[in-house]
Amino acid sequence: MMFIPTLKEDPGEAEIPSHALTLRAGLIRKIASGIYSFLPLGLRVLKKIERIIREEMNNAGGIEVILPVIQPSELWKKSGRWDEYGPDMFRLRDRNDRDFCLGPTHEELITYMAHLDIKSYKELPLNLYQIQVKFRDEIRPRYGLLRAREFIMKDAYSFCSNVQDLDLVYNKMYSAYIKIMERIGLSYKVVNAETGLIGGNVSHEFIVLAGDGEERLVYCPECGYSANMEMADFACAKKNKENTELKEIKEVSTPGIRDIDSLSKFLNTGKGQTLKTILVMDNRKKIYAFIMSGDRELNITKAGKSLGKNLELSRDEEPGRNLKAGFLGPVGLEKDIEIYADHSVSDMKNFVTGANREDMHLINVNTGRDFKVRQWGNFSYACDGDNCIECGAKLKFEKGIEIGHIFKLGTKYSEKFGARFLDKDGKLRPFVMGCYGIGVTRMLSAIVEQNHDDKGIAWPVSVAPYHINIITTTAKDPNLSEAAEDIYSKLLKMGVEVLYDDRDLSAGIKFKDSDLIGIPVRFIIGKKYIDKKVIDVETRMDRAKTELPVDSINGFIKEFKSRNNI
RNA sequence: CGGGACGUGGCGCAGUUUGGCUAGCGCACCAGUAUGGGGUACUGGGGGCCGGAGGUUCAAAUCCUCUCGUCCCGACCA
Repeated sequence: MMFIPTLKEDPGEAEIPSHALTLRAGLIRKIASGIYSFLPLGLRVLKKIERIIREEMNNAGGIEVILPVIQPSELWKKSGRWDEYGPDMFRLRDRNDRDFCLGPTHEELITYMAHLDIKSYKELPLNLYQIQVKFRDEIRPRYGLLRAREFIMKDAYSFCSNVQDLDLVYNKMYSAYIKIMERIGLSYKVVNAETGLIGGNVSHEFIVLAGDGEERLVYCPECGYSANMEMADFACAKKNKENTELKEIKEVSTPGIRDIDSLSKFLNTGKGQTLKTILVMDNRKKIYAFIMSGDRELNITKAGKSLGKNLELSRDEEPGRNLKAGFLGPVGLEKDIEIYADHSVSDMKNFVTGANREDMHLINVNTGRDFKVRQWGNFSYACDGDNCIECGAKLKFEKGIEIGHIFKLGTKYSEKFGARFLDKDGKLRPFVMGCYGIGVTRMLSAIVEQNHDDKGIAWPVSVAPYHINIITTTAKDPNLSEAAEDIYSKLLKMGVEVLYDDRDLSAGIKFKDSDLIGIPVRFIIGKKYIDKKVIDVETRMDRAKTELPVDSINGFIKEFKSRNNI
């Protein structure tokens, strides 16, 4: 008797394949927005994923622990993140009115632990990890397990006495992550995700490629450069207009034309011939203007980095200022607003901008002649046609799911927590830390996202809930049932995981369910068994069908096991 | 948080605009018969106070108010 409740139809709430399929195949059930139960099949997959991760972490020198889910507010106040984290954190209070949270991550706790128990450089380096549930009250939980509020993560934290050792541990983790991806059988990319504001810190994201993923990444097919959209460096596609003659600037009436789309249509020109002006402000409400080619988008992260400030869009009309939303431009802009120009503007000539007057734009505007740029930089996202910063080849774009993120933390947390050790020279130093995360439950969704067809899931053997699915074409024939039982126990003895569908249902239903839940190999015991002691073997991934005499089962299983390292 | 939509047996939906009989359909479920290699056919069943609260009305799934939940979208307009 098994508990695998499958659904015939896609649940209405499911937007992407992995969401629909994890529900339909009876892996998970939603309990509240972003909160899921794992049913037996889902749990088995989860355990498989965890096992692979655990093995690779152990191989890479990790040591497993479990840290509490419920964490006292004091630790978070110490790091300053009690306030920083904001509404993303689930908070609770005990009967004595002490504040706690459900841990969204564990840097605070682990640093505190290190502070308690690591005293000497002789105990370093140390790399502790756990596979533990985490809680984040996401603004918008989405896509089932992909963006959930309760989810399982593997998180590791390393403690070293110096940055050289951190580099070593970091590299070990990097290769462990690659092994994990390879063993599971995912197609992925590692992207550079260095965060400039913190400075010097290295970080890599492991992205599982998927069209429905939320992460956008850029890569170079020639030299292998890759980065996420936010961080990607690139060489702007040239517009090739070096010898164009500068025309006379003119004001034109553009009633109600407030966006680039309608502007380029109205003036019958390409978007690349228009100039986009975006106002942002820093945390002191000082306003800056960023200009870029109209077919580009502001990368506010980069813009902020170049100014060394946290920027946000200046969204509302600022009171007492002459800022005409939809008709902004660098010419005649209020004097105190500095103009930062994206490289995409550098070879633009005679372009269109807002006139800073309602319903008016300027044409034949030219940089230098008509306005001054305070600073040039790369402030937009890479676009189709842009080139690799390293080798000049055309960049390519992909979408994906962020599955892993590794990070050189340095001493940020250890300093705040006074987590120090006594070094060789007898001096107290803060631990040099790194942290390394993998979204375990998210990984499950990502695997489904990459391994499905119109009939259902097709699990890679490495994480399949079972290896082999035995189906009898009827449950009414005792000969078949007996044979199935025999084969079932034989397979178990041989060390493969078998799911025997003995339900008294028509064969068609069992086939459909089997396709849906995606077990890699199917043994069909039916007429052919009665006639000539032969079973049909189907493989889910490539849908190949072969006949297998029962005498040859041993050999088949041996081959299957060795091929899949079971 | 802002905008939009939805909430009717386990699941997917109709009915709501224009209030009016015992609230429907498909799937699933239970019993039976025939089936038994791709969601088979037929027969007979069980299950819903229409998310919740309040209101309007002779009468509310349907209209109004509030509330809870769920899903989608959210600089490119600056």
